[in-house]
Amino acid sequence: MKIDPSNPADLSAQIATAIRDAIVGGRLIVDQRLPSEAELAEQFEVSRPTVREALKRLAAQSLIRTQRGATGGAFVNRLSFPDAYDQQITTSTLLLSMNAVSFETACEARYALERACAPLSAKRRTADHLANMRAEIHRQAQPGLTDEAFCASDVAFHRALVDGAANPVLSYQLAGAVEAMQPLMNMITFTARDRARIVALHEDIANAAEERDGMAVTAGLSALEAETQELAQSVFAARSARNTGKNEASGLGPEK
Amino acid sequence: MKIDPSNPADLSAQIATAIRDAIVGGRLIVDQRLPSEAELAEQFEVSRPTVREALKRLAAQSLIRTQRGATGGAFVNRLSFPDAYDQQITTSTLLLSMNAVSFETACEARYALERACAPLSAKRRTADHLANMRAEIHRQAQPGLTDEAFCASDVAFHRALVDGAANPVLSYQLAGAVEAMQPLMNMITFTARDRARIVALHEDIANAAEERDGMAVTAGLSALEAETQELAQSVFAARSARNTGKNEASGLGPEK
DNA sequence: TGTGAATTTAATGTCAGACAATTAAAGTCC
DNA sequence: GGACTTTAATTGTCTGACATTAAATTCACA
Repeated sequence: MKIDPSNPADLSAQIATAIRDAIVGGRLIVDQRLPSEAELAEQFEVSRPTVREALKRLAAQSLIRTQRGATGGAFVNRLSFPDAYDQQITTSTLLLSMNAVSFETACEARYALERACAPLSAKRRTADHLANMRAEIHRQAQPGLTDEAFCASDVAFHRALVDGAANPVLSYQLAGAVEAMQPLMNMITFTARDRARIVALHEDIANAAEERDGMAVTAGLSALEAETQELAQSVFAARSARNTGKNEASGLGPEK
Repeated sequence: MKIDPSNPADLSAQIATAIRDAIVGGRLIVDQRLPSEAELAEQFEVSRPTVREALKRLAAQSLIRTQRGATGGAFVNRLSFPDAYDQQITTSTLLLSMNAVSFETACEARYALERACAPLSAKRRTADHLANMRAEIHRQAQPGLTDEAFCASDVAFHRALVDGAANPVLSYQLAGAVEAMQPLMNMITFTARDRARIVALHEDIANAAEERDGMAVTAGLSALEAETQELAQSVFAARSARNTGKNEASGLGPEK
């Protein structure tokens, strides 16, 4: 693990890669302690700040954790599901916002993935999952809700549906897809009538889940996707019409 | 963006978070240049090495890139799809290997997600996608292939199927799920008969895609999942039987 | 005047050495 | 034997310096 070509460019990146490969390749296992910074500096024949920069890169990816003190050091970190959630959400959110991904594309992907969970969720959902879905539906029907709160409840509803599949890997994958959509969803303003239709569709889905009817859940999600796409289209059309002549429609981007 | 509580712990992490929030929140936009390290050090009232550690954290997540020279500096990076792929694959691979996720769970998640693309892929796949699938099938049927090469071709086949959906967000999500499975798949040894069955199922899927029959693609994927699960089960059963009395079955972990 | 080479300049990359802060273990005293 | 003190090891941070890079500028020369 002491490969370091004479290429004197980005030493810290090379060191980080070497250690990362050792972790991914299983030569460093969970909770194992890495050599101290001084020892690593000696091994790689670089200075301690350079080693530290490499370790910070790994820490940023939750690959290691550090502990101070006598028996401290850098330890290979067990990548937990919550850590992985966070990374996935950050990555997905930035990916969508920086690459001019259209609402349509993101929405299609989100619902396609969610339909993947529908049969499993219908089969395995517990009473708890169903209760969570019902609770979110109830919240969404309250009149005073802000658009942000409505969207957040929407995410929570779908989260409950996905978690019903009882497959942590699926939940992890979907968390990114659903949450990354939220900034896009927050651009939409919901009229009372829009909300009523969405709540009705949510009720259809919850009922289907209660009946353990996977096909019906899938159908409900498809209907919800169509409704969402239509709603978004009308909102964006109205917005771009309003902006015509004022300033070029920027496509996306919040306009606080 | 100069929030820095007096909490004197992990200054570089705090600074990284502050800058990351500025990027995610849109206060720093793509290709915008950050202040120089010296200026950041002054703003945050820390030393330059501390600032550098923070910047390396961000660089590890592909949030910034740095350039040397007179007009150099740190620039907000456009997170590209390939960059996002890589991060997702690394994260997913580690998540699976470090959390004792069973083959069964991972496999189920993978095929569930893949089925999500099936209808779209059947509808939108081009002749190119189909040709890629056929080419991989042809490769898989060759006798001299190693297990690793067979698995790699399997990934390529499914990649072509997923890309057929023509939704980059879906492709991005699936890349992680499919590629992260590869280390688990590589633990399986395929007999000639196993391969023949898999190739036959791949042909069914390709034929269904050719006919643009989404339902048939979905059914083919389900059949493939069942086949894979069964195969894995028998391999693991045989392996654990062989190991009984020798050493405790470790569940996962490569044994090169 | 125009062009190409040399110089300057501003920035990151790296290094060396030092001190502060923290924490566990070893040692000491009652 | 238990509570307190000391010690040692390690990470966190700072200072100052030099090396390297690449763009901008200057300047000589045709």
